[in-house]
Amino acid sequence: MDKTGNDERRILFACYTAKSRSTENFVHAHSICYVQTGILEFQLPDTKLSFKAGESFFVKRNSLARTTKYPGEGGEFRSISVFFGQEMLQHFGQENNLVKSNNFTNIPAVTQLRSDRLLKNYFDSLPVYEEESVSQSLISIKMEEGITLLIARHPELKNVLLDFSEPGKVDLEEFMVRNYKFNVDLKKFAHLTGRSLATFKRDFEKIFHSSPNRWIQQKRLEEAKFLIKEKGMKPSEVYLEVGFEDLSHFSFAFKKSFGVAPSFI
DNA sequence: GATGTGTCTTGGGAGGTTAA
DNA sequence: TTAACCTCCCAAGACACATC
Repeated sequence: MDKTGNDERRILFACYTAKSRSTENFVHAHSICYVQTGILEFQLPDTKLSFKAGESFFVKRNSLARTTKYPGEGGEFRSISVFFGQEMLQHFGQENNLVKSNNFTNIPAVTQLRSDRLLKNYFDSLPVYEEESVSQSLISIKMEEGITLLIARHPELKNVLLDFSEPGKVDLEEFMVRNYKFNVDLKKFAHLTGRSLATFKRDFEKIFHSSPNRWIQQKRLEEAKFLIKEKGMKPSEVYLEVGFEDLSHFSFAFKKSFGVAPSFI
């Protein structure tokens, strides 16, 4: 999948031997994922979800989610993800005469899929596509099989898969307060709030009387200070939690803001 | 004309990397 | 944890265009 989300016909096989946290928090395309071994934890704006070996789930595009992978008893975390790009879904919808129904239900960012022999067999059949060199057309057929299964077993997801609209204009203040911890760039924040980058910055200045980056960093540092001081957490545990990617830079920014290093408060 | 929005340019600084 | 260095993203401003 490319990061623009233009054409993401892709099956991804992941393998980690140590605890690993995602650096990218923006979901570009709808996907289904099956956990083979270990545990996958999702940090969403309002909740945490975790999936263990043998469980599968659907992730909605244009969502904000931070994932952490924990190796299982064998020392490995393994998963298979299938990403459905917009172009592919449009083509699939046209080919199969699929139309959105009127009774639209709100679908969360992550939906657990019911345990199902067909779905399990589907995921079990995918590794051979990694091991063998197969043509793109064969992979496309396999991915269409995945969509067909998904809609058959979870018809409530059909409307989401066939919804090709982009996010509408939302309450910027409420959105930012809920999501500032997610590590995504300003363009994506602008997109998710239904604005161009220029309008996003202007609206932001009107509401928060600060530039987006300055405000986001200050919020993250205040949260970090709270977690260290009130919850007794260590700086090395906190910096990723609040959206920083690098401990040394977190330490530098913290000291610059509060006058003391994070380990001395 | 007023207002809102998009695009482009440029300099500064935030953030990542590395070493100590 | 700090410091030095480097890269590249963002803020800010100017201008163009669309809509009312």
